[in-house]
Amino acid sequence: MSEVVTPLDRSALHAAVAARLRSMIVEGELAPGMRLNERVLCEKLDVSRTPLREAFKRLAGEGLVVLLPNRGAEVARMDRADIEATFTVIAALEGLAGELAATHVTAAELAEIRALQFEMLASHARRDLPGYFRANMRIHALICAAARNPVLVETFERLNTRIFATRYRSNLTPERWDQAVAEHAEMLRLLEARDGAGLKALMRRHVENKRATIVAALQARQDRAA
Amino acid sequence: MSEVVTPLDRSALHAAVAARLRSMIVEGELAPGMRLNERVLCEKLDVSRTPLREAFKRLAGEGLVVLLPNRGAEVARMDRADIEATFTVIAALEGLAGELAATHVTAAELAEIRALQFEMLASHARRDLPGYFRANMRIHALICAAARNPVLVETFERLNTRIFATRYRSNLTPERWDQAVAEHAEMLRLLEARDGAGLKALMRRHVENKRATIVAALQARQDRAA
DNA sequence: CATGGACATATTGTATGCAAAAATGGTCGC
DNA sequence: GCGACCATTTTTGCATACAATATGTCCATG
Repeated sequence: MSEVVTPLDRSALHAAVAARLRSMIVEGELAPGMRLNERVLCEKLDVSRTPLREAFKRLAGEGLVVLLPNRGAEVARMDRADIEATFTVIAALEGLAGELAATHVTAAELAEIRALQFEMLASHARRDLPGYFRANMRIHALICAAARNPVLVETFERLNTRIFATRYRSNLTPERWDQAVAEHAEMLRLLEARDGAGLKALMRRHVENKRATIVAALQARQDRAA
Repeated sequence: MSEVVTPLDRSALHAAVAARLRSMIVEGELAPGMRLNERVLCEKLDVSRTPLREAFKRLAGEGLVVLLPNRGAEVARMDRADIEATFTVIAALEGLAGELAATHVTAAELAEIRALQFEMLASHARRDLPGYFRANMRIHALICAAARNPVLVETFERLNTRIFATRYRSNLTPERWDQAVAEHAEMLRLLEARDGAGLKALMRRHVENKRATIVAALQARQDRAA
Protein backbone atom coordinates (compact mmCIF):
# COMPACT_ATOMS: atom_id res chain seq x y z
CA MET A 1 0.00 0.00 0.00
CA SER A 2 1.22 3.49 -0.80
CA GLU A 3 2.49 5.94 1.78
CA VAL A 4 0.84 9.13 2.94
CA VAL A 5 -0.01 10.96 -0.25
CA THR A 6 -0.34 14.55 0.93
CA PRO A 7 0.12 15.62 4.53
CA LEU A 8 -3.16 16.56 6.16
CA ASP A 9 -4.01 19.87 7.72
CA ARG A 10 -3.09 19.09 11.35
CA SER A 11 -5.62 21.50 12.78
CA ALA A 12 -9.05 19.90 12.66
CA LEU A 13 -7.61 16.51 11.93
CA HIS A 14 -10.92 14.67 12.05
CA ALA A 15 -12.38 17.00 9.43
CA ALA A 16 -9.30 16.66 7.25
CA VAL A 17 -9.41 12.88 7.57
CA ALA A 18 -13.12 12.84 6.71
CA ALA A 19 -12.44 14.98 3.64
CA ARG A 20 -9.62 12.69 2.55
CA LEU A 21 -11.67 9.56 3.02
CA ARG A 22 -14.61 11.13 1.21
CA SER A 23 -12.44 11.87 -1.74
CA MET A 24 -10.92 8.40 -1.67
CA ILE A 25 -14.40 6.88 -1.70
CA VAL A 26 -15.64 9.12 -4.49
CA GLU A 27 -12.55 8.42 -6.55
CA GLY A 28 -13.03 4.71 -6.07
CA GLU A 29 -9.75 4.26 -4.25
CA LEU A 30 -11.87 2.90 -1.44
CA ALA A 31 -14.40 0.77 -3.28
CA PRO A 32 -17.97 0.08 -2.13
CA GLY A 33 -18.08 -2.73 0.40
CA MET A 34 -14.40 -2.38 1.24
CA ARG A 35 -13.60 -2.82 4.89
CA LEU A 36 -12.03 0.21 6.54
CA ASN A 37 -9.28 -1.14 8.75
CA GLU A 38 -8.31 1.37 11.41
CA ARG A 39 -4.68 0.36 11.78
CA VAL A 40 -4.05 0.40 8.03
CA LEU A 41 -5.71 3.78 7.50
CA CYS A 42 -4.02 5.26 10.57
CA GLU A 43 -0.65 4.41 9.12
CA LYS A 44 -1.60 5.54 5.65
CA LEU A 45 -2.94 8.91 6.81
CA ASP A 46 -0.48 9.23 9.68
CA VAL A 47 -3.06 9.93 12.35
CA SER A 48 -4.13 8.17 15.49
CA ARG A 49 -7.31 6.17 15.76
CA THR A 50 -9.35 8.91 17.44
CA PRO A 51 -9.70 11.35 14.54
CA LEU A 52 -9.98 8.45 12.12
CA ARG A 53 -12.87 6.93 14.03
CA GLU A 54 -14.54 10.32 14.32
CA ALA A 55 -14.26 10.69 10.56
CA PHE A 56 -15.91 7.28 10.11
CA LYS A 57 -18.86 8.44 12.19
CA ARG A 58 -19.13 11.64 10.20
CA LEU A 59 -19.17 9.78 6.90
CA ALA A 60 -21.69 7.31 8.32
CA GLY A 61 -23.95 10.28 9.01
CA GLU A 62 -23.52 11.29 5.38
CA GLY A 63 -24.35 7.78 4.23
CA LEU A 64 -21.01 7.11 2.58
CA VAL A 65 -19.88 4.60 5.18
CA VAL A 66 -21.75 1.88 7.05
CA LEU A 67 -20.85 1.06 10.64
CA LEU A 68 -20.86 -2.63 11.54
CA PRO A 69 -21.27 -3.14 15.29
CA ASN A 70 -18.03 -4.44 16.77
CA ARG A 71 -16.72 -4.92 13.28
CA GLY A 72 -15.77 -1.42 12.33
CA ALA A 73 -16.80 0.28 9.15
CA GLU A 74 -17.03 -0.36 5.45
CA VAL A 75 -17.68 1.79 2.40
CA ALA A 76 -21.43 1.81 1.75
CA ARG A 77 -22.44 -0.73 -0.84
CA MET A 78 -24.79 0.36 -3.61
CA ASP A 79 -26.65 -2.31 -5.50
CA ARG A 80 -28.57 -1.69 -8.70
CA ALA A 81 -31.78 -0.90 -6.79
CA ASP A 82 -30.01 1.63 -4.56
CA ILE A 83 -28.48 3.38 -7.52
CA GLU A 84 -31.81 3.49 -9.31
CA ALA A 85 -33.56 4.83 -6.19
CA THR A 86 -30.87 7.47 -5.75
CA PHE A 87 -31.22 8.68 -9.33
CA THR A 88 -34.99 8.85 -8.89
CA VAL A 89 -34.62 11.21 -5.95
CA ILE A 90 -31.92 13.24 -7.69
CA ALA A 91 -34.18 13.59 -10.71
CA ALA A 92 -36.86 15.14 -8.54
CA LEU A 93 -34.32 17.40 -6.83
CA GLU A 94 -32.80 18.56 -10.10
CA GLY A 95 -36.30 19.21 -11.40
CA LEU A 96 -36.88 21.46 -8.42
CA ALA A 97 -33.49 23.07 -8.96
CA GLY A 98 -34.34 23.87 -12.56
CA GLU A 99 -37.70 25.29 -11.61
CA LEU A 100 -36.21 27.58 -8.97
CA ALA A 101 -33.12 28.46 -10.98
CA ALA A 102 -35.29 29.79 -13.79
CA THR A 103 -36.52 32.40 -11.33
CA HIS A 104 -33.32 33.13 -9.46
CA VAL A 105 -30.43 32.64 -11.85
CA THR A 106 -28.22 35.71 -12.24
CA ALA A 107 -26.79 37.03 -15.49
CA ALA A 108 -23.29 36.06 -14.34
CA GLU A 109 -24.37 32.50 -13.61
CA LEU A 110 -26.14 32.24 -16.91
CA ALA A 111 -23.02 33.46 -18.67
CA GLU A 112 -20.94 30.85 -16.88
CA ILE A 113 -23.40 28.10 -17.76
CA ARG A 114 -23.24 29.22 -21.40
CA ALA A 115 -19.46 29.03 -21.28
CA LEU A 116 -19.57 25.59 -19.72
CA GLN A 117 -22.03 24.48 -22.37
CA PHE A 118 -19.46 25.43 -25.04
CA GLU A 119 -16.72 23.63 -23.11
CA MET A 120 -18.95 20.61 -23.03
CA LEU A 121 -19.55 20.83 -26.78
CA ALA A 122 -15.80 21.02 -27.31
CA SER A 123 -15.21 17.92 -25.21
CA HIS A 124 -18.02 16.16 -27.02
CA ALA A 125 -16.52 17.02 -30.38
CA ARG A 126 -13.15 15.65 -29.24
CA ARG A 127 -14.78 12.59 -27.73
CA ASP A 128 -13.11 13.63 -24.47
CA LEU A 129 -15.36 11.88 -21.96
CA PRO A 130 -13.62 13.05 -18.74
CA GLY A 131 -13.64 16.65 -19.97
CA TYR A 132 -17.27 16.29 -20.95
CA PHE A 133 -18.24 15.01 -17.52
CA ARG A 134 -16.30 17.77 -15.79
CA ALA A 135 -18.21 20.49 -17.64
CA ASN A 136 -21.47 18.56 -17.35
CA MET A 137 -21.10 18.19 -13.61
CA ARG A 138 -20.32 21.86 -13.15
CA ILE A 139 -23.41 22.84 -15.12
CA HIS A 140 -25.62 20.68 -12.93
CA ALA A 141 -23.99 22.06 -9.78
CA LEU A 142 -24.35 25.63 -11.01
CA ILE A 143 -28.04 25.23 -11.84
CA CYS A 144 -28.52 23.75 -8.40
CA ALA A 145 -26.71 26.69 -6.82
CA ALA A 146 -28.76 29.12 -8.88
CA ALA A 147 -31.89 27.79 -7.18
CA ARG A 148 -30.79 29.76 -4.08
CA ASN A 149 -31.79 26.99 -1.72
CA PRO A 150 -28.95 25.80 0.52
CA VAL A 151 -30.90 22.75 1.68
CA LEU A 152 -31.41 21.70 -1.92
CA VAL A 153 -27.70 22.13 -2.62
CA GLU A 154 -26.72 20.12 0.44
CA THR A 155 -29.18 17.33 -0.30
CA PHE A 156 -28.17 17.19 -3.94
CA GLU A 157 -24.48 17.02 -3.08
CA ARG A 158 -25.06 14.37 -0.50
CA LEU A 159 -26.82 12.07 -2.94
CA ASN A 160 -24.66 12.98 -5.90
CA THR A 161 -21.54 12.09 -3.93
CA ARG A 162 -22.80 8.56 -3.43
CA ILE A 163 -23.29 7.86 -7.10
CA PHE A 164 -20.50 10.10 -8.30
CA ALA A 165 -18.43 7.38 -9.90
CA THR A 166 -21.48 5.81 -11.48
CA ARG A 167 -22.80 9.08 -12.81
CA TYR A 168 -19.61 10.75 -13.95
CA ARG A 169 -17.42 7.89 -14.96
CA SER A 170 -19.86 5.74 -16.88
CA ASN A 171 -19.58 4.90 -20.54
CA LEU A 172 -21.88 6.47 -23.08
CA THR A 173 -23.01 5.16 -26.42
CA PRO A 174 -22.56 7.77 -29.16
CA GLU A 175 -26.36 8.02 -29.44
CA ARG A 176 -26.91 8.57 -25.74
CA TRP A 177 -24.04 11.05 -25.63
CA ASP A 178 -25.53 13.04 -28.51
CA GLN A 179 -28.91 12.95 -26.82
CA ALA A 180 -27.48 14.19 -23.53
CA VAL A 181 -25.76 17.09 -25.29
CA ALA A 182 -29.00 17.97 -27.05
CA GLU A 183 -30.84 17.91 -23.73
CA HIS A 184 -28.27 20.28 -22.27
CA ALA A 185 -28.74 22.70 -25.15
CA GLU A 186 -32.46 22.65 -24.48
CA MET A 187 -31.84 23.15 -20.76
CA LEU A 188 -29.83 26.26 -21.48
CA ARG A 189 -32.52 27.56 -23.82
CA LEU A 190 -35.24 27.06 -21.18
CA LEU A 191 -33.11 28.66 -18.50
CA GLU A 192 -32.48 31.70 -20.71
CA ALA A 193 -36.21 31.86 -21.38
CA ARG A 194 -36.79 31.66 -17.60
CA ASP A 195 -39.20 28.80 -18.28
CA GLY A 196 -39.32 27.17 -14.84
CA ALA A 197 -41.99 24.59 -15.59
CA GLY A 198 -40.28 23.54 -18.80
CA LEU A 199 -36.85 23.33 -17.20
CA LYS A 200 -38.24 21.37 -14.29
CA ALA A 201 -39.75 18.76 -16.59
CA LEU A 202 -36.69 18.58 -18.81
CA MET A 203 -34.16 18.25 -16.01
CA ARG A 204 -36.15 15.54 -14.35
CA ARG A 205 -36.40 13.69 -17.65
CA HIS A 206 -32.70 14.30 -18.35
CA VAL A 207 -31.67 12.67 -15.08
CA GLU A 208 -34.16 9.86 -15.55
CA ASN A 209 -32.66 9.18 -18.96
CA LYS A 210 -29.27 8.99 -17.30
CA ARG A 211 -30.75 6.60 -14.76
CA ALA A 212 -32.10 4.38 -17.51
CA THR A 213 -28.71 4.27 -19.23
CA ILE A 214 -26.89 3.42 -16.02
CA VAL A 215 -29.41 0.82 -14.88
CA ALA A 216 -29.32 -0.88 -18.27
CA ALA A 217 -25.52 -0.98 -18.17
CA LEU A 218 -25.55 -2.43 -14.65
CA GLN A 219 -28.16 -4.97 -15.68
CA ALA A 220 -26.07 -6.01 -18.67
CA ARG A 221 -23.00 -6.40 -16.50
CA GLN A 222 -24.98 -8.43 -14.01
CA ASP A 223 -26.29 -10.66 -16.80
CA ARG A 224 -22.81 -11.18 -18.20
CA ALA A 225 -21.59 -12.17 -14.75
CA ALA A 226 -24.38 -14.74 -14.41
CA MET B 1 -29.63 19.74 35.39
CA SER B 2 -31.40 16.39 35.63
CA GLU B 3 -29.68 13.07 36.09
CA VAL B 4 -29.37 10.25 33.61
CA VAL B 5 -32.92 9.66 32.43
CA THR B 6 -32.77 6.12 31.11
CA PRO B 7 -29.63 4.01 31.07
CA LEU B 8 -28.21 3.59 27.61
CA ASP B 9 -27.59 0.35 25.81
CA ARG B 10 -23.94 -0.19 26.74
CA SER B 11 -23.12 -2.13 23.59
CA ALA B 12 -22.72 0.31 20.73
CA LEU B 13 -22.54 3.26 23.08
CA HIS B 14 -21.80 5.81 20.39
CA ALA B 15 -24.93 4.81 18.48
CA ALA B 16 -27.02 4.87 21.63
CA VAL B 17 -25.67 8.30 22.54
CA ALA B 18 -26.37 9.58 19.04
CA ALA B 19 -29.93 8.29 19.24
CA ARG B 20 -30.45 9.90 22.62
CA LEU B 21 -29.04 13.24 21.49
CA ARG B 22 -31.10 13.10 18.31
CA SER B 23 -34.24 12.63 20.34
CA MET B 24 -33.25 15.40 22.75
CA ILE B 25 -32.74 17.76 19.81
CA VAL B 26 -36.01 16.82 18.13
CA GLU B 27 -37.90 17.18 21.40
CA GLY B 28 -36.36 20.60 21.91
CA GLU B 29 -34.61 19.61 25.12
CA LEU B 30 -31.45 20.67 23.32
CA ALA B 31 -32.56 23.83 21.56
CA PRO B 32 -31.14 25.14 18.26
CA GLY B 33 -27.92 27.06 18.81
CA MET B 34 -27.35 25.48 22.20
CA ARG B 35 -23.75 24.68 22.92
CA LEU B 36 -23.04 21.00 23.53
CA ASN B 37 -20.63 20.89 26.44
CA GLU B 38 -18.83 17.58 26.57
CA ARG B 39 -18.31 17.43 30.30
CA VAL B 40 -21.93 18.22 31.07
CA LEU B 41 -23.32 15.71 28.59
CA CYS B 42 -20.83 13.04 29.65
CA GLU B 43 -22.11 13.30 33.21
CA LYS B 44 -25.72 13.47 32.16
CA LEU B 45 -25.48 10.43 29.89
CA ASP B 46 -22.90 8.66 32.03
CA VAL B 47 -20.45 7.97 29.23
CA SER B 48 -16.90 9.03 28.53
CA ARG B 49 -16.00 11.66 26.00
CA THR B 50 -15.07 9.22 23.25
CA PRO B 51 -18.54 7.88 22.38
CA LEU B 52 -20.05 11.30 22.99
CA ARG B 53 -17.72 12.96 20.55
CA GLU B 54 -18.31 10.21 18.02
CA ALA B 55 -22.05 10.83 18.36
CA PHE B 56 -21.47 14.55 17.72
CA LYS B 57 -19.70 13.71 14.47
CA ARG B 58 -22.47 11.40 13.44
CA LEU B 59 -25.12 14.04 14.05
CA ALA B 60 -22.99 16.60 12.25
CA GLY B 61 -23.07 14.30 9.22
CA GLU B 62 -26.83 14.26 9.53
CA GLY B 63 -26.95 18.03 9.75
CA LEU B 64 -28.47 18.19 13.22
CA VAL B 65 -25.30 19.48 14.84
CA VAL B 66 -22.71 21.98 13.71
CA LEU B 67 -19.05 21.51 14.62
CA LEU B 68 -17.16 24.66 15.56
CA PRO B 69 -13.41 24.17 15.12
CA ASN B 70 -11.72 24.03 18.52
CA ARG B 71 -14.98 25.16 20.08
CA GLY B 72 -16.92 21.94 20.12
CA ALA B 73 -20.40 21.53 18.80
CA GLU B 74 -23.78 23.20 18.93
CA VAL B 75 -27.27 22.23 17.86
CA ALA B 76 -27.79 23.42 14.29
CA ARG B 77 -29.53 26.76 14.14
CA MET B 78 -32.41 27.19 11.71
CA ASP B 79 -33.42 30.69 10.75
CA ARG B 80 -36.58 31.52 8.86
CA ALA B 81 -34.86 31.14 5.49
CA ASP B 82 -33.47 27.71 6.41
CA ILE B 83 -36.87 26.50 7.52
CA GLU B 84 -38.48 27.80 4.36
CA ALA B 85 -35.80 26.20 2.19
CA THR B 86 -36.20 22.91 4.02
CA PHE B 87 -39.96 22.88 3.49
CA THR B 88 -39.44 23.63 -0.18
CA VAL B 89 -37.28 20.54 -0.61
CA ILE B 90 -39.61 18.41 1.51
CA ALA B 91 -42.53 19.54 -0.64
CA ALA B 92 -40.76 18.24 -3.73
CA LEU B 93 -39.83 15.00 -1.98
CA GLU B 94 -43.35 14.41 -0.72
CA GLY B 95 -44.65 15.14 -4.20
CA LEU B 96 -42.38 12.41 -5.50
CA ALA B 97 -43.48 10.14 -2.66
CA GLY B 98 -47.13 10.62 -3.55
CA GLU B 99 -46.47 9.98 -7.20
CA LEU B 100 -44.62 6.74 -6.51
CA ALA B 101 -46.92 5.63 -3.70
CA ALA B 102 -49.90 5.78 -6.05
CA THR B 103 -48.20 3.03 -8.04
CA HIS B 104 -46.72 0.95 -5.24
CA VAL B 105 -49.02 1.28 -2.23
CA THR B 106 -50.33 -2.06 -0.94
CA ALA B 107 -53.87 -2.77 0.20
CA ALA B 108 -52.64 -3.15 3.78
CA GLU B 109 -50.89 0.23 3.70
CA LEU B 110 -53.94 1.86 2.18
CA ALA B 111 -56.09 0.36 4.94
CA GLU B 112 -53.74 1.70 7.59
CA ILE B 113 -53.73 5.15 6.01
CA ARG B 114 -57.54 5.09 6.00
CA ALA B 115 -57.53 4.18 9.68
CA LEU B 116 -55.08 6.98 10.46
CA GLN B 117 -57.22 9.39 8.50
CA PHE B 118 -60.15 8.54 10.82
CA GLU B 119 -57.90 8.91 13.86
CA MET B 120 -56.91 12.29 12.55
CA LEU B 121 -60.54 13.28 12.05
CA ALA B 122 -61.25 12.22 15.63
CA SER B 123 -58.41 14.35 16.96
CA HIS B 124 -59.54 17.25 14.81
CA ALA B 125 -63.09 16.95 16.14
CA ARG B 126 -61.74 16.98 19.71
CA ARG B 127 -59.39 19.83 18.93
CA ASP B 128 -56.60 17.53 20.13
CA LEU B 129 -53.62 19.05 18.34
CA PRO B 130 -50.91 16.62 19.57
CA GLY B 131 -53.08 13.64 18.61
CA TYR B 132 -53.77 15.24 15.26
CA PHE B 133 -50.07 15.74 14.54
CA ARG B 134 -49.27 12.18 15.59
CA ALA B 135 -51.72 10.72 13.08
CA ASN B 136 -50.77 13.30 10.47
CA MET B 137 -47.09 12.51 10.78
CA ARG B 138 -47.69 8.80 10.50
CA ILE B 139 -49.73 9.29 7.34
CA HIS B 140 -46.94 11.27 5.72
CA ALA B 141 -44.37 8.69 6.78
CA LEU B 142 -46.51 5.84 5.51
CA ILE B 143 -47.05 7.43 2.11
CA CYS B 144 -43.33 7.99 1.92
CA ALA B 145 -42.69 4.36 2.79
CA ALA B 146 -45.26 3.25 0.21
CA ALA B 147 -43.14 4.86 -2.48
CA ARG B 148 -40.74 1.90 -2.08
CA ASN B 149 -37.68 4.07 -2.39
CA PRO B 150 -35.30 3.77 0.56
CA VAL B 151 -33.28 6.80 -0.51
CA LEU B 152 -36.42 8.89 -0.57
CA VAL B 153 -37.35 7.67 2.90
CA GLU B 154 -33.90 8.41 4.27
CA THR B 155 -33.74 11.86 2.70
CA PHE B 156 -37.24 12.71 3.86
CA GLU B 157 -36.51 11.61 7.42
CA ARG B 158 -33.28 13.51 7.47
CA LEU B 159 -34.92 16.78 6.52
CA ASN B 160 -38.10 16.17 8.47
CA THR B 161 -36.08 15.59 11.64
CA ARG B 162 -34.58 19.05 11.38
CA ILE B 163 -37.90 20.84 11.25
CA PHE B 164 -39.78 18.33 13.36
CA ALA B 165 -40.65 20.70 16.17
CA THR B 166 -41.59 23.43 13.73
CA ARG B 167 -43.74 21.16 11.61
CA TYR B 168 -45.43 19.06 14.25
CA ARG B 169 -45.70 21.38 17.20
CA SER B 170 -46.86 24.55 15.53
CA ASN B 171 -50.15 26.26 16.14
CA LEU B 172 -52.93 26.15 13.60
CA THR B 173 -55.74 28.58 13.01
CA PRO B 174 -59.11 26.83 12.83
CA GLU B 175 -59.29 27.70 9.12
CA ARG B 176 -55.86 26.33 8.33
CA TRP B 177 -56.55 23.22 10.39
CA ASP B 178 -59.80 22.59 8.51
CA GLN B 179 -58.01 23.14 5.22
CA ALA B 180 -55.27 20.68 6.12
CA VAL B 181 -57.83 18.03 7.06
CA ALA B 182 -59.62 18.59 3.77
CA GLU B 183 -56.34 18.23 1.89
CA HIS B 184 -55.71 14.95 3.66
CA ALA B 185 -59.13 13.65 2.65
CA GLU B 186 -58.31 14.53 -0.93
CA MET B 187 -54.89 12.88 -0.62
CA LEU B 188 -56.52 9.67 0.48
CA ARG B 189 -59.01 9.84 -2.37
CA LEU B 190 -56.25 10.32 -4.96
CA LEU B 191 -54.19 7.53 -3.45
CA GLU B 192 -57.18 5.17 -3.59
CA ALA B 193 -57.72 6.22 -7.19
CA ARG B 194 -54.02 5.52 -7.84
CA ASP B 195 -53.77 9.01 -9.35
CA GLY B 196 -50.02 9.58 -9.16
CA ALA B 197 -49.94 12.90 -10.99
CA GLY B 198 -52.80 14.28 -8.92
CA LEU B 199 -51.34 13.10 -5.64
CA LYS B 200 -47.95 14.49 -6.54
CA ALA B 201 -49.38 17.94 -7.20
CA LEU B 202 -51.58 17.87 -4.11
CA MET B 203 -48.89 16.72 -1.71
CA ARG B 204 -46.49 19.30 -2.93
CA ARG B 205 -49.13 21.98 -2.52
CA HIS B 206 -50.12 20.61 0.87
CA VAL B 207 -46.58 20.91 2.19
CA GLU B 208 -46.13 24.31 0.58
CA ASN B 209 -49.29 25.48 2.35
CA LYS B 210 -47.78 24.26 5.60
CA ARG B 211 -44.62 26.16 4.73
CA ALA B 212 -46.59 29.34 4.16
CA THR B 213 -48.35 28.97 7.51
CA ILE B 214 -45.11 28.38 9.36
CA VAL B 215 -43.21 31.15 7.62
CA ALA B 216 -45.99 33.63 8.30
CA ALA B 217 -46.00 32.64 11.98
CA LEU B 218 -42.22 33.03 12.21
CA GLN B 219 -42.39 36.37 10.44
CA ALA B 220 -45.08 37.58 12.85
CA ARG B 221 -42.99 36.52 15.81
CA GLN B 222 -39.97 38.25 14.37
CA ASP B 223 -41.96 41.43 13.82
CA ARG B 224 -43.28 41.34 17.36
CA ALA B 225 -39.74 40.95 18.66
CA ALA B 226 -38.61 43.99 16.69
C1' DC C 1 -15.13 53.93 32.87
C1' DA C 2 -13.55 51.49 29.03
C1' DT C 3 -9.66 48.84 27.18
C1' DG C 4 -6.13 45.66 26.84
C1' DG C 5 -2.95 42.33 28.46
C1' DA C 6 -1.37 38.50 31.47
C1' DC C 7 -2.65 34.84 34.09
C1' DA C 8 -5.70 31.07 35.47
C1' DT C 9 -9.33 28.01 34.22
C1' DA C 10 -12.12 25.40 31.30
C1' DT C 11 -12.84 23.04 27.09
C1' DT C 12 -11.63 20.85 23.14
C1' DG C 13 -8.58 17.78 20.21
C1' DT C 14 -5.42 13.90 19.75
C1' DA C 15 -2.92 9.93 21.35
C1' DT C 16 -2.69 5.93 23.94
C1' DG C 17 -4.04 2.11 27.18
C1' DC C 18 -7.00 -1.55 28.30
C1' DA C 19 -10.85 -4.73 27.83
C1' DA C 20 -14.09 -7.10 24.91
C1' DA C 21 -15.32 -8.97 20.62
C1' DA C 22 -14.18 -10.95 16.22
C1' DA C 23 -11.06 -13.16 13.02
C1' DT C 24 -7.43 -16.47 12.31
C1' DG C 25 -5.05 -20.69 12.41
C1' DG C 26 -4.03 -25.08 13.80
C1' DT C 27 -5.35 -29.52 15.76
C1' DC C 28 -8.28 -33.18 16.49
C1' DG C 29 -11.95 -36.27 15.44
C1' DC C 30 -14.77 -38.24 12.05
C1' DG D 1 -10.42 -34.57 3.18
C1' DC D 2 -13.72 -31.87 5.84
C1' DG D 3 -15.61 -29.64 9.61
C1' DA D 4 -15.82 -28.48 14.57
C1' DC D 5 -13.40 -26.71 18.39
C1' DC D 6 -10.02 -24.16 21.04
C1' DA D 7 -5.97 -21.02 21.55
C1' DT D 8 -3.90 -17.07 19.58
C1' DT D 9 -3.86 -12.89 17.26
C1' DT D 10 -6.05 -9.03 15.51
C1' DT D 11 -9.35 -5.54 15.64
C1' DT D 12 -12.63 -2.81 17.57
C1' DG D 13 -14.84 0.05 21.40
C1' DC D 14 -14.50 2.81 25.48
C1' DA D 15 -11.89 5.32 28.92
C1' DT D 16 -8.33 8.23 30.12
C1' DA D 17 -4.09 11.10 29.85
C1' DC D 18 -1.89 14.79 27.80
C1' DA D 19 -1.50 18.83 24.67
C1' DA D 20 -3.45 22.79 22.43
C1' DT D 21 -6.86 26.13 22.11
C1' DA D 22 -10.39 29.07 23.85
C1' DT D 23 -12.56 31.46 27.69
C1' DG D 24 -12.90 34.08 31.78
C1' DT D 25 -10.86 37.15 35.35
C1' DC D 26 -8.30 40.51 37.27
C1' DC D 27 -5.62 44.38 37.28
C1' DA D 28 -3.13 48.18 35.13
C1' DT D 29 -3.43 51.92 32.09
C1' DG D 30 -5.27 55.65 29.40
